[in-house]
Amino acid sequence: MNAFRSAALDDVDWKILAELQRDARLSYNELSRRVHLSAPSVAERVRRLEESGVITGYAARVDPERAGQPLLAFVQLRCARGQCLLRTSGAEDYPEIAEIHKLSGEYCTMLKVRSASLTHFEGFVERLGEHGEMRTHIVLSTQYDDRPLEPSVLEREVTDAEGWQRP
Amino acid sequence: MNAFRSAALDDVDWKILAELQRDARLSYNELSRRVHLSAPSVAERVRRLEESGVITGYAARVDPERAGQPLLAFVQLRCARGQCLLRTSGAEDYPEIAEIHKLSGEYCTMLKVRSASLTHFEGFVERLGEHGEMRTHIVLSTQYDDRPLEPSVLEREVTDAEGWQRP
DNA sequence: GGTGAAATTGAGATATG
DNA sequence: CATATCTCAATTTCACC
Repeated sequence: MNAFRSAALDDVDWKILAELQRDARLSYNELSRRVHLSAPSVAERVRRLEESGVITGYAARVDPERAGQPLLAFVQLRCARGQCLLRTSGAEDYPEIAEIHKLSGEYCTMLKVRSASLTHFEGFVERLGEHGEMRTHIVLSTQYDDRPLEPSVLEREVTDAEGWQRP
Repeated sequence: MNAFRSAALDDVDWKILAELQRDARLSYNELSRRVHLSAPSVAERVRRLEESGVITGYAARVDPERAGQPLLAFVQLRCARGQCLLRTSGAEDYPEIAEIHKLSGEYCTMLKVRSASLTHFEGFVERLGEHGEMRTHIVLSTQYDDRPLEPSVLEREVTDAEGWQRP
């Protein structure tokens, strides 16, 4: 897997990622201006980021509230003795489920769920309840959702250090 | 707020949203083919979706693993007597935090956190630990992350019913 | 909401420094 | 990797049905 990542991301790559995470429709011209590189160079870097799987695609962001699904909740599932039930019945039966994660710990599954109202959510919980014990947390408000990925602290220290050596 | 949403989304709108959530860079030509409408009509609908805030933007999707942050965890914070501490110190100090939600219940905050390794995560938890009691859930694997938003079950029933009346 | 045409814009390639 | 230029293609946008 690491053979695929020819090299770690440098600061220009991260700048490109930051820009494209904010606006996926930037032209190579505009991008090149913002990262202070030529258009062909940026295009080449973006191509590499796509091919190496760092950039997995480009998606429109939809506001769940404006789209009629203002209710957000986290649901922890405690699956009966090892049989995680969302493995049997696919998530396709539950369009309300936005995310599914397997956890360490007693409650083995974490779901992020969106629905149109408390009434809908109640129905969802009832349907899902057949799968095992659960614990629900209803979200009151959201400060950040899907914040753009940034270089980790360690990476920034490294590139900063490189920056000091260069000039 | 509802005055802004001139009307609810119909099935063509949802089809457009589905396509653009899968590929934000579709041209109006290609989009018009997929939703069986003319290009100017699609462009007009997209413009309305953008103006009404249903579409909030277009973003590149970045694979956190390939970008060097394979570790994902949920952290529940129990803030000391009503003072939610992420209100005082901004989330900018914690670039690892991908999401912040206020919850009902004892643990008043749910964080989604990405970091480079367990070592980094340990450091993050120590830094955050000053803010209050917490409960961490480390993610072992992820089946779905940020699944595209779909019309709610109720909406689909309604539009299906409309579909029956039309022919 | 559909059609068609004109004008703008951007992508891709190539050659060179 | 930067610059320059060229060509080709594609999309946007407008006016009109």
